[in-house]
Amino acid sequence: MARYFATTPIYYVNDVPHMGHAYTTLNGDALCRWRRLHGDEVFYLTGTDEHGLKVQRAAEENGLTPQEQADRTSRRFREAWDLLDIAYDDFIRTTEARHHTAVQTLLERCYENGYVYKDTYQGVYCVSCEAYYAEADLTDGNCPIHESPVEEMAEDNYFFRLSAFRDRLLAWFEAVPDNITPERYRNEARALVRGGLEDLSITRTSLQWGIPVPWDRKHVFYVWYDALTNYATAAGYGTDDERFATWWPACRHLLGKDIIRFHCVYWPAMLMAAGVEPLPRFHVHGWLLVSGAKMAKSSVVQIAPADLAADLGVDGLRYSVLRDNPFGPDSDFSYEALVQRCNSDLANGLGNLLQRVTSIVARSAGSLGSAPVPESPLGVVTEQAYASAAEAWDRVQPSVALEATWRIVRETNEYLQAHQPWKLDPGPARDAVLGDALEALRIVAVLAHPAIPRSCAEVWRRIGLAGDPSQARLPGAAIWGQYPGGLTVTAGAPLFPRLSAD
RNA sequence: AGCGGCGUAGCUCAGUCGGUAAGAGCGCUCGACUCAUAAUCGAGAGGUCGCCAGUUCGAUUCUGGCCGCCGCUACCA
Repeated sequence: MARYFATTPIYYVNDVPHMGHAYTTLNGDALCRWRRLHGDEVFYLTGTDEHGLKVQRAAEENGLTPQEQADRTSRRFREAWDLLDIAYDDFIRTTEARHHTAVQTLLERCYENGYVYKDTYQGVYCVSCEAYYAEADLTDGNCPIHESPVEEMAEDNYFFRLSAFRDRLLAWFEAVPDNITPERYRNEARALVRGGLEDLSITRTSLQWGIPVPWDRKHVFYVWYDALTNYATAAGYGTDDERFATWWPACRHLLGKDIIRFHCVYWPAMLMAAGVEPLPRFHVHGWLLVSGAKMAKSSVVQIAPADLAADLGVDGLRYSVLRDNPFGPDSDFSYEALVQRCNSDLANGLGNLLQRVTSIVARSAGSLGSAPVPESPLGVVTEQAYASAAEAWDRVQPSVALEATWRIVRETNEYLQAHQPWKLDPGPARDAVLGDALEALRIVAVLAHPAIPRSCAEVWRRIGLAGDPSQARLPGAAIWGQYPGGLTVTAGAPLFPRLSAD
């Protein structure tokens, strides 16, 4: 039994869900659904990062405890993912007891292995912010937020001996050619390692809202070294060794390019320091750009997934986001493009195909579907489409996989046009054409399920099949000729409405 | 500045480990059809694959240079 353990970054509860978060989460969901279709045992993990100064401060402003503040925002992420039909298997929160145990265990292991030591951290500090700044972040030597003078401060911190891992990290790049994909980001990460690594301060005494350092309770772990560990926590690190041993080797992280350093350099080094093997794999994506600006909380262009789902439908949003934004490079993101994609591929393409086929069967075949013919040319089309799609999903390229899948939709429309079953008299010739179209729809319903699960279930139902395409098992389910015929086909309302770009 | 990436039809992007591959979808024009959500099908227009040079029998694909855009350069969600 193959295993597939995929993660999104855990999202910081200082923020509310926007399309940038949804992009990563949707891609992960689709990839996991694709693996489930192949019978893999899948563990899809997402969650929220809840410690740190910003949460503590937001809580104070709202008159809440930090936990209440975290609860409030964490819930919004869970609601967003539920709304988008994200089939996560676990939703981890860093404030959970299991996570405290894992962080303390992992870092203590690093400490015992000699990779954590105490030293003095020196830096410029803004009293109002209660935070250190890098010199480069200052504006005219002042705090970038308060524009007030900063002071030179020093405090005792624990440091992680990152510098000890340069060679071992490079050896990892050497040994695992696809440890990070796409290659452009792999190069970037390797350049970071080659450029030299300095030790990292990983604890704070100036902060209360965090996980205590087990051997020195005055300190809490600084957010990154808390947050990254979530992946191990959820796999059972520190609480369930057997479970951890089962899932960890199957681990792969999805992340945006802005956090490559932490994920692809610091985190592997921490794992090595703690003696955790093997290292996970990483799939890095770029940003969604709106008029050239990164979509993130600092931008005015952040868009709420719920608003788009209300306009496009959940599947309309899922499909157009996955189809139009290749996983890897930055990509343009616009409302007009989403609408366009929904109309051309969903309404005019799949939806209309389903509509014309079911309506012909309903009107002239007594609503009884017929079986496909074994030697149909569409069988060749579906076979090739599955092969292309599978290869693309394996490469973490949902946009390419969906394009390949939609070749079936286009070819089936052409096939109907060529044979014009609406003009044929009842009989084997007409039944063969309609059966072929129904069979093509069956296969599309399976292959497109990772992107548009709800709609594929409806296609399934309308062509008379029992159950749900999620229960199909690939690659067998993609083999031509399985639509049985004799089922009752339902011609209902259009599956996807045509949208106008307003 | 150093390192890295990108530059292919109007738009969004595939692709070429160098040779009958210059491609897809959308958009556009014309035509067909009317089962279907003014959907569908066919045909067509449109690109010196950023620029220059080199290697080669042959480069969009390799090498060097240049131009343009972007990212990273450290404890910053």
